[in-house]
Amino acid sequence: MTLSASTPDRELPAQYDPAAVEVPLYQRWLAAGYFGADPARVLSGERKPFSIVLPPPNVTGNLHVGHALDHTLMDVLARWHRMSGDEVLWLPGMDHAGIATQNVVERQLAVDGKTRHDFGRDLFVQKVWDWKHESGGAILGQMKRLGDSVDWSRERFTLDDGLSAAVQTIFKKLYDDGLIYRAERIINWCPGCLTALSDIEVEHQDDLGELVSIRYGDDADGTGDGIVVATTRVETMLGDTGIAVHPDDGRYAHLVGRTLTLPIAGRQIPVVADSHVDPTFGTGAVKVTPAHDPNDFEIGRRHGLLPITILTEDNHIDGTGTAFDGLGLLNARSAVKEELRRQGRIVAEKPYTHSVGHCSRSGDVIEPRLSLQWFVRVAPLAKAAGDAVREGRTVIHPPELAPRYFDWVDNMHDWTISRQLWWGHRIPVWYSTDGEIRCVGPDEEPPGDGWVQDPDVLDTWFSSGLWPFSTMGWPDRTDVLDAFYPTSVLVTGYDILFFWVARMMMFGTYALPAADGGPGVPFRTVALHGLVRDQFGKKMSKSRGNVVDPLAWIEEFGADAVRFTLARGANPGTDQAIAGEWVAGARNFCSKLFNATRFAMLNGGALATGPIEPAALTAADRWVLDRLDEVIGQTTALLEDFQFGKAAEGLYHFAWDEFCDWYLELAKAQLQSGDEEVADTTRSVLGRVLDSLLKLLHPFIPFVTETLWTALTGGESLVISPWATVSGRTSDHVAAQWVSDVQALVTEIRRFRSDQGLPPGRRVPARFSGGSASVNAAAASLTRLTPAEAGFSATASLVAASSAGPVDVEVDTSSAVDKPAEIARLEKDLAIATKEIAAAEEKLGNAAFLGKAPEPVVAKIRNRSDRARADVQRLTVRLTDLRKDRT
RNA sequence: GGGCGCGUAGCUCAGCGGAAGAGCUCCCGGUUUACACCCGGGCGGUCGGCGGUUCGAAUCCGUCCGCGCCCACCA
Repeated sequence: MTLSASTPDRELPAQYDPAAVEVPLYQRWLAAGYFGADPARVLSGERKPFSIVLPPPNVTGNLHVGHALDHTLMDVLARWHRMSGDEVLWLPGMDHAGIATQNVVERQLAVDGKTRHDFGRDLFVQKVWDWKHESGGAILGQMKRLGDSVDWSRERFTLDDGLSAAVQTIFKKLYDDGLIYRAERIINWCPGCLTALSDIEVEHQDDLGELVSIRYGDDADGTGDGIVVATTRVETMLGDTGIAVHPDDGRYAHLVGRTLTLPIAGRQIPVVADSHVDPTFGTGAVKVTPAHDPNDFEIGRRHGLLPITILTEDNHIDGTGTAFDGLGLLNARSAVKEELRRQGRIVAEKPYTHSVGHCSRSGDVIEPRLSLQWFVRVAPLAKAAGDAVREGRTVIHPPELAPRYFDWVDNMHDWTISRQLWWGHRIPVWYSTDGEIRCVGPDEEPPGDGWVQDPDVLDTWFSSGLWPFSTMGWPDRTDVLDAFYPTSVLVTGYDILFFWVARMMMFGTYALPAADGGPGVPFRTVALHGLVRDQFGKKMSKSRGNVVDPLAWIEEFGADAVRFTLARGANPGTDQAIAGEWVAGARNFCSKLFNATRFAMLNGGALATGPIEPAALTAADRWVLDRLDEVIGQTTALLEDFQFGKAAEGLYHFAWDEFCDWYLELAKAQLQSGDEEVADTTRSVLGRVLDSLLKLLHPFIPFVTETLWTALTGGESLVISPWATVSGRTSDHVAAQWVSDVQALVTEIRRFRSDQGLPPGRRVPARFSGGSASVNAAAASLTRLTPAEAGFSATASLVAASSAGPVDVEVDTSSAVDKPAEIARLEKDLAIATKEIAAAEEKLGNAAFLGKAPEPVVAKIRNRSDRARADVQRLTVRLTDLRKDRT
């Protein structure tokens, strides 16, 4: 028979095949509408809300292992809360991912030798939309494969009409409040993407460069030996408009206020005193290039040194009036250096490793560039975002990561939000021919003739920052917003704390007042998990070649196995490693559950999921029910604390080490005891434990648990079943002690059997004396000891301690493997191998022999010696085992 | 230069004041009627070093060594 997802079966096949079950099962859940959220049930007070917005993956993206972790943890929470009776909204969607997506389409155009300019703005944007509809959003199908219980009816895209209106609304509000401004500043310019970038889109890495010391000025301008400055960017000297030294630096005091001749360019530049200069670094004098360095820009502003831009947007020297105009940046660097060398102005040059900004998208070296851009004045927004956490309106979990958040929001620079791209939300600002500026809200008509809209679009993170409420209909007041905002929790990696979380906190507190009139927050808790690394704990990267594909594992081991592996390794804020073997281990766990349930059903457990008659409970029954209660309480508490790893680990051990390894084995005896009341009760206990266990595990491994639970109970679905509840029994210490005694005795006997060379499967006659009769009987059953008839032919005995006094077990060892003979044989082999090695050593140590014997003969002897060594090693290990077993 | 964290079995990690643990690996045995995606047994650790607090420290404090991550306008 086969497992069908559409109609739950009450029988199970011989083996679990996740691939055959998972896809149709997900379709069944969708068809049943289990994942839909209804705000009415919250607003009526019928249910408590639980809401999560999915961090929107890029429309260009595929499900990588980091997503798989992120989504698994969110799904655990969503499914758990749904079962706990909350109205759950898990809202999915995607990010338009400005630069990333535009780049994808531009690369396609480049294949035909075209650029976006060949098509013009409107046509190009249409092409991006076409791409999005055809190839974008592959990740959505992959989310379904993973089992995400999101409300697909509420899927959003950051460029949807509604979200675009939200973007325009908040832009206008910020503009009117003076929190958005346009200014000419030094910004991060990517010469590859030809756009401005915000600080977070720049990645710093240590690059090897060259620190070149140059002498400015000389006798000719009356400054004697002049001043030596050091730079890693020689070419920027063409844009120098000053030299700065520290005000207290006596070495240069006589030069401050004078001017020097700038080599090559020939213009006079002043020496200024500025406390920014570190007198201990290099020569203590720094060249000032206001248009190409943020520090220098500030120094220049303080001292009236005007910026001179010497680079085009694509990094060519321009407008310097020198022979270098037209050269690319790196060519210019060496050419300028050569010219300085020719003039004898190079004082020193040495290799120098320093931190250099790179474009996080293209990898190009970022050029600080003076440019007219739009900015968000972040100070008041960041203050509110910080206060929300300081005041506990939003809790960061684990708390150790809060300092990072504060460090960020307390020191944030103004945010460059304009991008010289076409794919994104266009800046809603129009300019008139005579220089007027007008910011237009979503409900307003754009101005007519004589006005042109700003050509730039907004940073992708501008719209992502609105995600928690723009997706719920803001700026309109909607039922969804009323019911589900603020969201309950944001689950994400700590690596995105600044990129995204801080932005949402800023916009959320700014745009939406809380119920008490104070600043609203987008989420009550931020639960941060770590990064997924490879099996050696190394960061995954394409260059390292250790990136794993969760989809391949899903196909091989099933989505449940991948989910369980990730959840089990998830400790708050801590990175985790993952390997295929571990996913296989999780698959084995699913299989174990499957077989345990199958066993219960084959024994009638499926018919016995009703109430239990307490009178007939054995000690084993009472013990497992008590343990179940403990596990239910513990799992619930751990989930409340976002301790996914420990919750999964606890369930794994209860299910495998306690329920399967001990209770199931004890239950076999109870089922075969011939006492029908005991057997019936055992069936009930099996049903009861599995019912609860499958519920507890369902958030982690939804597919296999659903398959098993519907088969076991005939219920409709675990997705909508109530969460496991404790029985309310008082725990039974006597039962716990009984089981503990059985476990201790069984373990002793098993070790004894193994030591004696008694094959585990064989029934062996034995006599017990002392201890508890019921413990002894159970232990005998689990260790295949049968009551001895007449006298033994050969015996050995052990004495085990138990709470009922010492137990003496006498065992018939006539069926034991004959170890002394085996040992004797191995010892002989070992002696031969040892001799062989000695003989080989002697020959190889003989210089005369080595000098005369042909190489093949020597190689043969070496080979034989190596083999003998391997033999010795193998035999020694085996002998050690055998000798040890005898004692 | 700031901030956070980590060094526990071969590997990846839990444990964070009261008798050293898990998964994977390794070794031995096993056709045990739920399961070989399994069962049973076993090897393996001066819990980074050194001091201190404590009746007791992997667990707290100090210090040193090694490693990682994040932030930062060190030319």
